[in-house]
Amino acid sequence: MFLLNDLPNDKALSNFVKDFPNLEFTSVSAFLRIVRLGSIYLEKLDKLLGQYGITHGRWITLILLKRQKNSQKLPSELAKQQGVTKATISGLIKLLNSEGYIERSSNQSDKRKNIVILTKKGDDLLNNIMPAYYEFVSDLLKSLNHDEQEVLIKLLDKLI
Amino acid sequence: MFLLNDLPNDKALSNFVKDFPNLEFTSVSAFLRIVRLGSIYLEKLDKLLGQYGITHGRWITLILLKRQKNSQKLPSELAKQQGVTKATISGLIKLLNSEGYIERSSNQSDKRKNIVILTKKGDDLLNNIMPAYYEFVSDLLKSLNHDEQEVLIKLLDKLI
DNA sequence: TGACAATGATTAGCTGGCTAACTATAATGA
DNA sequence: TCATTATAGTTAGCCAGCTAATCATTGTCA
Repeated sequence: MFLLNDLPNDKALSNFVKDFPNLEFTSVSAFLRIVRLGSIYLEKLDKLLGQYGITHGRWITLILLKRQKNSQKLPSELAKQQGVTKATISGLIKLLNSEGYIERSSNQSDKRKNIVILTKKGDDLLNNIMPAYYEFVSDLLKSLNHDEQEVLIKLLDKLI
Repeated sequence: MFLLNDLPNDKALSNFVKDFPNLEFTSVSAFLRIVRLGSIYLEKLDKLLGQYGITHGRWITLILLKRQKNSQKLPSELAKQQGVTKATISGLIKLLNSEGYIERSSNQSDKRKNIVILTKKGDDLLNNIMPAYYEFVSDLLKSLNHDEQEVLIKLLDKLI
């Protein structure tokens, strides 16, 4: 979370420029806005998902499972795709399992592996959440028209 | 942190569209990119600051103090500007104080208040960090030229 | 083949946020 | 005036990430 409410204004930055002549004003502005907006959105998302008793970490795990044809995956695959450590996935899976949103089963051919399966209950939860999520997102982005959104996506893709 | 490495591609999203017809493709794409890029940047920033033995929370506190003419502020002002709770600022200040980067003093006229002052050591730390930070930021943003950065800032400002 | 490396998963313990509950002081208004 | 409300700050305890260490199993190559 990086919610810095008072982004530096021109005056504040120009005070810094005095001391740090290598400051590129627009880069810093863009950087701060990206980090701040990302944090604002993430906080709002967690608030929305909280209404369904879930966090964004657990929600993404469920989505990754649903994306899969047979709705199953290895924990280590989930970790890689989700961008978290295996330790974190281990905890997420334990919770999701105890809540009945996923099930686990072992792999015969390789006993180290551990298959995670989305349950009916997990799928139902996603079916409840997703419409609200899509509404939430289109509401957040509604101050940009379609063309502006396309431009934004292109610019962000250059950075990612 | 929201680092979802595998953003949904067209195929994945179109599978979801089947089930959730109110999905606005471009809004979701833009939303995910903002949150993801913000998280990536935040993680990199923390790695950079870690080289100076500091976190982004403590760093922002120091910057907010330096921005002030007399380099001093109330904890509650810091909390508001930084976008964290008073409880969090309380912890940050305790740490920064124990490390010698700030000092505290009490306010005569209102004994509830508690003045935080940037020390020479804190200012020196910032003077060390900022050039590296500016280089770091301009490097992150270098795949966009100046005009593109301006466009990006305008779009993000519409959303913030 | 058998030692060592690689892989998959878990656990323990850390950290930086948070909320809720609290203390102390100041401001307000019947 | 004095009871109530508001403000400033702290503490305790929660949570979701993390790293490092560990265990079990599988793969590799001299």
